[in-house]
Amino acid sequence: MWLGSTAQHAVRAVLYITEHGTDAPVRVDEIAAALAAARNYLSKTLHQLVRAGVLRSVRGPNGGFQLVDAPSALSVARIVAPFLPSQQTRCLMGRPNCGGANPCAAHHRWRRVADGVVAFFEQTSAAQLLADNGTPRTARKTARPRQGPASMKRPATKRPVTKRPATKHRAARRPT
Amino acid sequence: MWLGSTAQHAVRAVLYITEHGTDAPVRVDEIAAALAAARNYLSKTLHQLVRAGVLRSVRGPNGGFQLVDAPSALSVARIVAPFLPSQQTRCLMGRPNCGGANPCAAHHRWRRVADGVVAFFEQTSAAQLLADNGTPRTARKTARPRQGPASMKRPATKRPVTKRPATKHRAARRPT
DNA sequence: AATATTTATCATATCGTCATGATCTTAGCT
DNA sequence: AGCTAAGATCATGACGATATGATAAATATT
Repeated sequence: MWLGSTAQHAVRAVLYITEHGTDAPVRVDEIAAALAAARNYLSKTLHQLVRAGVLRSVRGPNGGFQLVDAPSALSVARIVAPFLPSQQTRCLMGRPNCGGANPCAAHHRWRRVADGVVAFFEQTSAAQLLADNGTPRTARKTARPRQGPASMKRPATKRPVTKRPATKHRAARRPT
Repeated sequence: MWLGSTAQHAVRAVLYITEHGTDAPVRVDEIAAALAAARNYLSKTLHQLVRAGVLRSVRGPNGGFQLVDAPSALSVARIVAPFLPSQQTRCLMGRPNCGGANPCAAHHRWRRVADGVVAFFEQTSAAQLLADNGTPRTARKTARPRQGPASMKRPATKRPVTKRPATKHRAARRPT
């Protein structure tokens, strides 16, 4: 609804890494091919996630990108944060000092909806996004992502990732 | 939260017209001064609202902009619609065919929040936005905006419009 | 040390939004 | 008819997001 295309690429890339990078880093080329995205632009996007502490990058042969935290401890909010438009609409009326002490007419109702969206981003984890997306055999774990440094407990049970061959669906970009 | 500055200007301009234009059209210059916005840009913005059927424009001397419908019958959605970004985020995962029959993992939960925002815009009227915004003497009428042609019942009580002389404060532009 | 692989970064291009200033058009007024 | 107050429109540009291609830097392998 309100995510730019870069933020969507970021989400999809993280999800791809989550699925395919359980043991080794995932190369940008592979992700770019799977997402039908431009390699270098995606590289820059992923690097922003490295700076945000979401990913870790490994250079050189057998390098690539890895998750820093467990998927269940990674909120969507942390993934999209670097790509959100800087200026948020604080007040629908444009009143500069609309806030707790001096709310405008719609302030409270607006806050309730807006906070709902923020809460969704913060309470939805990468693991949940992936949960029953084609592989419903995993038990539905509704683990809430933690904000603090995650304890990085990745379950040793590495389920055989159904290596689907990067279906190459086109990015549905708007026509020129 | 996700309104561009043009959409915010539009909301504030409509609100200003609602307050000051009970009898006669309101000039762009007056609105631009009150909103600290650029005159010509606001003119274009308001003209988009004319094309959207929200405002009516009167050219020539004593011209200006007027509401077409009663404030209680004008939803915020209709005001901001022309300025919303064209591309909505249909699916958080970027799946091109995510939808009713084939939803992604987060589809339903995402839809619930996103629909909440849309509902807010559609169920909030200009009158509600203005309701107790400094003038709490009016009875709190929570009239839902109607989509159909409003019955245009405007109360005959025209309070004297405090004609402030277009204070001409500068547009607070960011430095080059 | 040389090489191959892979990320990091730089220069550049394109596009949409936001915005300004100049000019055209409309219509009330005398 | 002419003047004038107003909106309508056009040309232009700043700016950020998006995107591509070339090059630099790091590192595993040999």
